[in-house]
Amino acid sequence: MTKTPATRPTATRADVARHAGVSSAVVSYVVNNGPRPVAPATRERVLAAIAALGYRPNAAARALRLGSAEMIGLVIPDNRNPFINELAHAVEVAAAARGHVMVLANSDGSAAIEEAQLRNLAARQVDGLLLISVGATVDPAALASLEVPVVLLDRGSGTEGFGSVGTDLYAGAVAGVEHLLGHGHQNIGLAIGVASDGRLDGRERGFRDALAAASLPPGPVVRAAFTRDGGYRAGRQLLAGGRPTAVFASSDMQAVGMLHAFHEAGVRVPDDIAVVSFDGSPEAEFCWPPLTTLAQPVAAMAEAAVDALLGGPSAEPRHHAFDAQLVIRRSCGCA
Amino acid sequence: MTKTPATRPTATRADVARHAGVSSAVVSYVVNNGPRPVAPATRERVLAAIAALGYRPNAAARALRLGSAEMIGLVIPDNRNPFINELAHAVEVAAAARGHVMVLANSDGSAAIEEAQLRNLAARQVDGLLLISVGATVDPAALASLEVPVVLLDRGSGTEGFGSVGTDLYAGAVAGVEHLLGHGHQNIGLAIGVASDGRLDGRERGFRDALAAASLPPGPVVRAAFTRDGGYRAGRQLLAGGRPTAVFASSDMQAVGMLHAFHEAGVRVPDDIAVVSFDGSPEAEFCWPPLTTLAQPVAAMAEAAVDALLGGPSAEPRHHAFDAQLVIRRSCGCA
DNA sequence: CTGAAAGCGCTAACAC
DNA sequence: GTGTTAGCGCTTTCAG
Repeated sequence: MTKTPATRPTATRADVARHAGVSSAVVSYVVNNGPRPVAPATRERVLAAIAALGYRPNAAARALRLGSAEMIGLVIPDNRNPFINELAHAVEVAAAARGHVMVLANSDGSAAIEEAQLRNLAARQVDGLLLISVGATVDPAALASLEVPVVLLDRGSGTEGFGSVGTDLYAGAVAGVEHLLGHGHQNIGLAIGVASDGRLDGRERGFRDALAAASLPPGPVVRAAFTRDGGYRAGRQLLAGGRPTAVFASSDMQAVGMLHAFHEAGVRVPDDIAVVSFDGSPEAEFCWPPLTTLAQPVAAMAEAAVDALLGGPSAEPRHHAFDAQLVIRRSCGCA
Repeated sequence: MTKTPATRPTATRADVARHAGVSSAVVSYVVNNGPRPVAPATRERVLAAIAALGYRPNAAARALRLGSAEMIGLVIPDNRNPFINELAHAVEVAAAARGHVMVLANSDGSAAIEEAQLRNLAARQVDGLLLISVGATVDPAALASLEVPVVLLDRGSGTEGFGSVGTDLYAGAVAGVEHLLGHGHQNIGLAIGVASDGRLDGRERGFRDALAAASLPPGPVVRAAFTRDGGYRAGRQLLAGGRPTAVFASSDMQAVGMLHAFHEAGVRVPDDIAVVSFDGSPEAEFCWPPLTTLAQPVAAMAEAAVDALLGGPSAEPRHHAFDAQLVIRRSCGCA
């Protein structure tokens, strides 16, 4: 239980005031640099008292009084997903640049936990909540009931009444498939997540449309979890049936798993099967072969999200779509 | 700014009391299931009022009153390091199992940010703080001044006055090097971090001792950052000079970077160079070849840490060392 | 420029 | 079983 040695019961604002021979209001003015001016000499006395007593303001009291914790929260669905973490990191940087502290809460893939985390943070008076939701759909009413600004991240499309940010999945997929087409492939497969709501994922639509535009039928489509293991299974499935000459993987994690399956089977990438992936996470750069991938503009998205939340230039409750950028590496056959 | 539609100014406990025709104390008893009993009929009325008004307790007020936010904090040095995230995830699971919410704060490699995050969380009345520190050393006085229980994670050794947990790096390194020795290697290199304090990292000591015990001189030792890129540089350096027949990498991330360098140079693993690594992160399983690694017992460590923090069976301010387990995969030459 | 004092929403004695 | 009430530590209006 690691207790501090001989703790005097934590100095409060009143102690400081007494010690400095001023009123508690003045201490407040000094601590917050306002809202009222304080005479230099008085300020010095207060500062000295603060140091002497080791006084540290109670943030909970301040949050209660102000109705604001001066902090934003980010709820993520998986703290072990590299892409999500890239995004979380970017959000933190963007929030810091705007003078806001950010705390992270993980919903660990559970809609129930997500809800609980959101409620918990909202009850603590955070100034805003950023959400990368577990599911493809969110309940606008539940979000509204938090009575705190909420902005959705990593979304394929908008949600009525909320600001949201995401990459244009459709356009990205089209670009990826077209690149594979450019390499002369005719039989291109797809690894994609399992459809959680009715609508087709933008990446799947893009895949199909790009192929149709080239008058080609879609190759084998495999549905698997957006995890390394999901990709591994997808890879094995692709080898067992269909065996396309190229695959478009809808996430780097899946692609990494697929590479593993291909290596294991002695199938060479890109010679036997070319791969183009989606996300642009660091793993895509360091796996072998390095993945040609559609990199999501993480920093820009994070900034837009924080702006939308904090009332910056993109504060209207609309969807902000960003373009993925094709990063060419070896897995597509270019190098 | 995504506002909620027509927000009545957030119902408070008094509103609920009025609506239900009871006192505010009773509302409190209902909300908290105690500490006093409430008649079933009354409870129903209160519950109905809560639902009708959409009342949600103000956690900041509760934290102020109780002096406890009923929450623990975990401060990590890098939210993009897979191993750290494994650990963070395990801590979250362990905390949840003990009925505690956990929030995550990232210090992003900066001691100053680490300090700020700790202070911020402490001021919010968290019940305890778990810290994976940026540096090899921590300032016990600064930690004590937080006046909140603190337990250190991912430590090679103990810190006077604090509970801490970590893997026995020395023993792990010895086991790893001995395994390589068992494969007949005579020229074994080491990739390790840059020494941030005076003392040698346990892994380096283990490496040297294991070799000495076999009457072998240490192979080339390369110091690099504990990142994929650090490992990549280390790998290139190893190829340029020395070129051992095996390498012990002190983290999976470094190993992944090394593999990249080896692939690039057409050097085969394990045939040309065998690799054994440390950590046991998921990437070690999915890279190619899969890494033989000393897996840290993440779940057990997380549980010990949370217990130490919350006053469970391992609550004394001492160091808890765990043994890494050798997980055999292909990179060492076994498969 | 400084002080007194009223609450923010909640909990838990203490009364009845 | 329920009501009254005194704060938790802070900010800020209102008086000087």
